[in-house]
Amino acid sequence: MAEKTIDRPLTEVKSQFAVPYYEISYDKFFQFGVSVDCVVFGYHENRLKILLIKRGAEPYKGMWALPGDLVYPNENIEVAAQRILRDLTGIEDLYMEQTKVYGKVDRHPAGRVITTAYYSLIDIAKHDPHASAWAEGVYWLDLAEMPKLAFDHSEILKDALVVLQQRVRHQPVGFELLPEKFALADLQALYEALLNETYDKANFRKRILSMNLLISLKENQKDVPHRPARLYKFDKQRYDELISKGFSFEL
Amino acid sequence: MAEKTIDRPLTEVKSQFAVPYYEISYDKFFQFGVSVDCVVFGYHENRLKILLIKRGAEPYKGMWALPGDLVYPNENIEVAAQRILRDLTGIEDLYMEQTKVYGKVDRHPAGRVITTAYYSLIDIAKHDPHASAWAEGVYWLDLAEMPKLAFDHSEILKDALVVLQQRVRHQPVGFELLPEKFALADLQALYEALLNETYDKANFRKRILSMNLLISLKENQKDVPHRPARLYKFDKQRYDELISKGFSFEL
DNA sequence: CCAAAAGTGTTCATTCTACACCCATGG
DNA sequence: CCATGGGTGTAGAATGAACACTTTTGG
Repeated sequence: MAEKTIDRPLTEVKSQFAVPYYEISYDKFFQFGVSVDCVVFGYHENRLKILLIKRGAEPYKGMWALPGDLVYPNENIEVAAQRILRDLTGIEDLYMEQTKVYGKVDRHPAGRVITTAYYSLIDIAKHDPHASAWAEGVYWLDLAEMPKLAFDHSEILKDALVVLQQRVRHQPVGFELLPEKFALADLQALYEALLNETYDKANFRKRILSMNLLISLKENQKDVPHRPARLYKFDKQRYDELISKGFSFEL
Repeated sequence: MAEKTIDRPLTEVKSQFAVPYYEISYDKFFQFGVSVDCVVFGYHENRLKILLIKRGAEPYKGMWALPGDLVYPNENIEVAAQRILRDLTGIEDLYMEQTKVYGKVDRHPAGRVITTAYYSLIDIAKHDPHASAWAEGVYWLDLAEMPKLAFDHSEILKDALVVLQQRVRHQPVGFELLPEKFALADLQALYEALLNETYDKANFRKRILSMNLLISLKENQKDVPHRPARLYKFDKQRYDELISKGFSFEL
């Protein structure tokens, strides 16, 4: 397997729409494996983390890799993505979205494997990897200190980060990374970490609050050695409402 | 083929990272077909057009469909995408970008086929479908009068339009749809068609010109029954320069 | 009372929007 | 000289950036 990449197929077969479907054998086309790789972002103590596994098998044994697996022939891709993360973390129904497909001919030593990358955001505090539901060999690594990864996973991770940064500016997905109740300073720190920026405190809160997407709880931080901050939660319902009216979230 | 979608695989096989690779047979996983479907946008007389083919074979014989084809086992996906459009239009090196993967278990009657959608933008005026290089059965259809398409192509088209609208706001890809030389009013009409908006003429030109991404040619429109407009062309070199300095195109 | 971070108000500059007006060409 | 769209200027509103200031808590 894994022949060289070519610019034209070596075999000459008529294309899908020029020839009746069932007249010629398509067996030679049905040789692909399909996999899913998950880029799971977490956020803890003002740092972005990625969920990685230490490979216990060849190829790339001992190297860090994104969690991923082959898709079953009778399994939908999104279902596979959810399955992989459920098996790893015990969490059902994670927020997940596609980023890109990777299909280079020689990207996988075991054969021709097309992989779909998904990214996911989870609140580390709520989902402790030391809990019993978690699989062994799963770790949070700091994004800033990322080692080289197995397969083309370094590239996948890099692309996913770009997609995340893009999305987080235009959709309020960042809230997935925070606990349900959070202070505005937490939100600001998160955005600063995600986008490598710094914002003026006063202006940041004016901007966020003016969107009316946060519900001010009647509850404050506790046990902090300074004035405790008011806690907020994200108003999903109002967001959906605004979206349907053509509102567009920005930064 | 095309069994029902399930939430858990019926067969029990150990996952990729828990078991050494070559110890168990992965044959059953390597049964997928991979295809590419292309959403080609064109622009003519203030209307957005889509390149479609009329299917001459089962399934969905006689229906409109996106141009697409199966990927060869030794062919890279982007290469396949370029090949499909080259065979259809005779054009080499089209601007193309991935939008999404579609992999529902039952999306294709011939078996399990994962498809990657690409979108592409081409200048209709420059690439006449009546030219001899073009394949038969290929037509431009008005986006506003789109019929129901074969397979899940209606969904693919809808998603691609959203991606295009997203991209066109943040990257100057729209220029791919225009002739090399164009008037500012053409550009404005294009953006209005793409985004379903209207802009103030004066403000639109101020915004665009202030980016310094257009080169004013020493050439005007001809044969128009009114004052001829100045022609411009897109300054790709300057765009790359600005991008590398952290500039970000908006609207 | 001090340190530390929460939270608010004001000013000034910049950008955006609406709209009025002039210009060049063909008929 | 008129119709048609090309092209420009300006005033007022809205937004955004910078920064100083007040408040509340723990120690």
